[in-house]
Amino acid sequence: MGQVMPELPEIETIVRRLREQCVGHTIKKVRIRWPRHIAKPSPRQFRQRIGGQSIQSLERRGKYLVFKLSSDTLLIHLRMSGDLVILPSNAQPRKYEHTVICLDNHYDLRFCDGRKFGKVYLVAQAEEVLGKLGPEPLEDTFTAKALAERLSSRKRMLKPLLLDQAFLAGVGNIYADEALHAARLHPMQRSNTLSDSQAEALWESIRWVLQEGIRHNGSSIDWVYQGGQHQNHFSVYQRTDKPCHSCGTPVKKITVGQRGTHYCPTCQTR
DNA sequence: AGCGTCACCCGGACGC
DNA sequence: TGCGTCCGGGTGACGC
Repeated sequence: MGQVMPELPEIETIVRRLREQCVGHTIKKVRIRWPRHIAKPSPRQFRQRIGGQSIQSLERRGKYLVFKLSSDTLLIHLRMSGDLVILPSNAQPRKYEHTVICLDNHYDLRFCDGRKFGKVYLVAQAEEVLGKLGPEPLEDTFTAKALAERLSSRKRMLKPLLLDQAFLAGVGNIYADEALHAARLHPMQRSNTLSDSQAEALWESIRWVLQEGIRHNGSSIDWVYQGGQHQNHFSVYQRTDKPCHSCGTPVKKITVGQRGTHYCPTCQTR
């Protein structure tokens, strides 16, 4: 059992799981057990404003869950260890249950977070929170050419750049390592040094690893994301010293931009 | 301005 | 058993 890391596929899986059960329902009240999760506005204002609003839609943007309410937008970022579940109102509290949103159908939307890193926002304009996010990697408008242009306009190492949410929204440590391996690119290669075919390979790989993650219902790295199988399909992530699936070379773990980075020294050369 | 580095938040896991 | 250290997402501070 390792650490949790809800990235795009994991958030997408949660959104799909929750959407049916909460869209169309009205929020009756909120219980806040750990006020520091409420990033905006103050917990008191949060409680007052959210009551009575109905949930009109639930979408994902980057790693945020976005609930469109009748007048505001509720945004939840799970960060490292957060989870969101729907349970009957009379169900026992879960471990680390910090914010509970009670709906009018006798079910609760419960936000649990072991490490208390998660953030909850209630804002009039979603852009206040989502404004700086980069493009959605799975959208049709995110073309290979669009990625190539963004890469060549920067001079950063690929790994930290892929993790930069203003460059690309939703990719985290797992899928960055997996995408770079699939594209056979070294994590420390500079973004402006990629050939056209390398940029296209990276585009293809980013989309492929994310889609595979969604197809496997996300990665169940620990108890939080029960049901996901994607952790069984990692090529390099958390496979330090294990043989690369393509060439057999032991996977190496290094630190790039303060982050643990897994790669194959034979397949991914500069 | 762009890039890299560091500290912070927090608790589970792990090493000694 | 009980410390100390690492990890990781995102943000913000700082320096080059």
